Amino acid sequence: MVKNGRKIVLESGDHAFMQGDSDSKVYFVKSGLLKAYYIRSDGKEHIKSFLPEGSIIGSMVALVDGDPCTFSLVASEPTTAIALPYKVLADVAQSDIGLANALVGFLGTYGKRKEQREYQLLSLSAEDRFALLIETMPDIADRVSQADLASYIGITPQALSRIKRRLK
Amino acid sequence: MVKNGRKIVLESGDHAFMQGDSDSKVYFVKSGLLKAYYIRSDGKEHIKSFLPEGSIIGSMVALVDGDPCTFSLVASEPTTAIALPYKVLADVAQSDIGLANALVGFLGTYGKRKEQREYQLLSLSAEDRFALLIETMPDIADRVSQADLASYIGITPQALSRIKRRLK
DNA sequence: ACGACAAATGAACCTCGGTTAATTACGACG
DNA sequence: CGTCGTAATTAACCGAGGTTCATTTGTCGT
Repeated sequence: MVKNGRKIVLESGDHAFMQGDSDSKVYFVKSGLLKAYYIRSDGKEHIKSFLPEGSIIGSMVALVDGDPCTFSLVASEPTTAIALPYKVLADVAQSDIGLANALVGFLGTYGKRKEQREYQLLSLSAEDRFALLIETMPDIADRVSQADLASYIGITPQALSRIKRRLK
Repeated sequence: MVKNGRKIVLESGDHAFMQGDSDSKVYFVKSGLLKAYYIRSDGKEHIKSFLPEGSIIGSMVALVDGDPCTFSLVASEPTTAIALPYKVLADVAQSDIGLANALVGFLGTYGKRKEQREYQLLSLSAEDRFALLIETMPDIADRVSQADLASYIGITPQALSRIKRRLK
């Protein structure tokens, strides 16, 4: 199935798609690192997730309703990925029960991830969220800037600097 | 399909399932109001979502991995709902392509909701989140306690009281 | 090796929400 | 009608993180 997808090669800074695009796809990250982020109305940027090799990513609203994407996807390192239009997936799933169930697995995993993130944002301090990120993605601190780390955690780079100092 | 489910009648305070249960189900709320919440390790309670008539709810992790539920579901008003074991859903979906695609729709909607909540938690102040809640569920303030409202927003009842005063 | 620009740190000040505790409002019920 | 229990409000104090701006540390490109 994945072999029907198109191979994508991105340099650092290249976008897979932009917030507002409607031709969104599912991306299977083969190597490198993608960053999913959105721009708020006040112009500030927020990082939704880091997507290292092995990740699968796509915009929910695009899959469910065909709405334009709510976030952008950009390469943070030279990256290769397989891109598969949602429409193809959904159409084929209408007749392919194996794929339909694979989709269920994908969506379930996605929901699970977001459920965990919701918990983190509601219950954990910025310091705890930072510790958790380092624990689950030990190499991430060396692969992205402090500003990106802070943005993912939901604080400013200055606050992250303070936290690092607190942890000595 | 839903007609295969079992009808559930709950009084205020009755639980549909508890955090840690493994026999979780999907619930279709027919009337009344359910509250999804979890208990943190420090004993504090956090409200994940309010589920008025028409809502569908279930635990992601239970569906995907068969793991125990990560949250509890309790009636906040006398409530009737249809309960459908996940296992039944998942099993039938293996051979029923229509159901499999319905599941895709359900999970997609769920993911979309969580995506929006993530955005709210990352980008909005407590005051904005309160305003948004009132906007999307105008009657909720009259149906649940101030403490529950505050818990959903992610603040203390005192802070919510302050916010209400600020809004005059 | 040098300068240039971005990234990271640091400091000073402010705001929001948490904590604790006291006070008030509003039941249900004898 | 008064009382007990719960919910909601208010106040005083504190700490985490935001904002702004200055300073240091990198890291490149030539």
